[in-house]
Amino acid sequence: MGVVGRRVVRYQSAGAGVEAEAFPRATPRWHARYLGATPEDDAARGRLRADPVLAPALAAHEGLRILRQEPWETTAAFLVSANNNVLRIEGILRALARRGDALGSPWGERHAFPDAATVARLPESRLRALGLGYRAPFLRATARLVASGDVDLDSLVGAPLPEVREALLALPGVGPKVADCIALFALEAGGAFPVDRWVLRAVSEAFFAGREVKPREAEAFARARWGDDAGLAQQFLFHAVRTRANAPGARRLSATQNDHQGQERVARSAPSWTRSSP
DNA sequence: ATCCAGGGGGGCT
DNA sequence: AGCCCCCATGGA
Repeated sequence: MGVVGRRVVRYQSAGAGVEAEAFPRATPRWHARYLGATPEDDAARGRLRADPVLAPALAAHEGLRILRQEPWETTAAFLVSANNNVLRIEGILRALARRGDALGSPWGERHAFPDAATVARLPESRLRALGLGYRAPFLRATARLVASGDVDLDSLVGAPLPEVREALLALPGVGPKVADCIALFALEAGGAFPVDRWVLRAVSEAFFAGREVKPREAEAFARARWGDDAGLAQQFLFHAVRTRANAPGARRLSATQNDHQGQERVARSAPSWTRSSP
């Protein structure tokens, strides 16, 4: 269960697919798009499957999808994620979400993620109280830039990656890695290749014989090898290396997502199985 | 106690 | 441009 925009959604594994519900109701196409399970998404997976180095990771993470998330929420979420751990990131985002509008649903009340203007209005002290630490002024300043329209995130959807990067890097607290995350997860920039410590390690080991490469090198390599599918490739590299790191018995997430209300990760989803229920 | 967490900013060269 | 150090906070 989670929230997408102003909709409360619920996804559950059902056989080989996913049962999708939303309130207010959404079309199968809407769900498939959010879940990153459109025919275009499947085509990208097909292309990556031809890469012998990536193939095992694809097989191991069959249901891994890139959710198409909302630009502002994604920006705030990944800004918070910088030099932070997942548990605390989720706690902060949940706390932030309580400032958003209440949304009723058959499954109980949830909250929309607060818009940029709402976040910009929160005093820095309040943000610190939520656990943001030194990121508090960054989030506030970024919220202000987005709320004022100086940076128009929605207009960046589908824009060329260099342009997207330049715009995002103007936001305080947003550097190259976070910018690529926003581009990939919210702005449909399939070629964005976020390089965090894990991906850097994975690329170094798998493609450079263990030599420590720099983020720029890793990214150039990824773009050359996978082109506009680099972002999806990144997800498989990331989850493969994280799964290994968490090794025995750690609970593993199969899909990528930041969700401020603990929405379940969707482990298996295919367009043909996605349906909205009454 | 020390290190680390899906980095980024600012100052220095 | 590249390199270095610091940055809140909390769990391991």
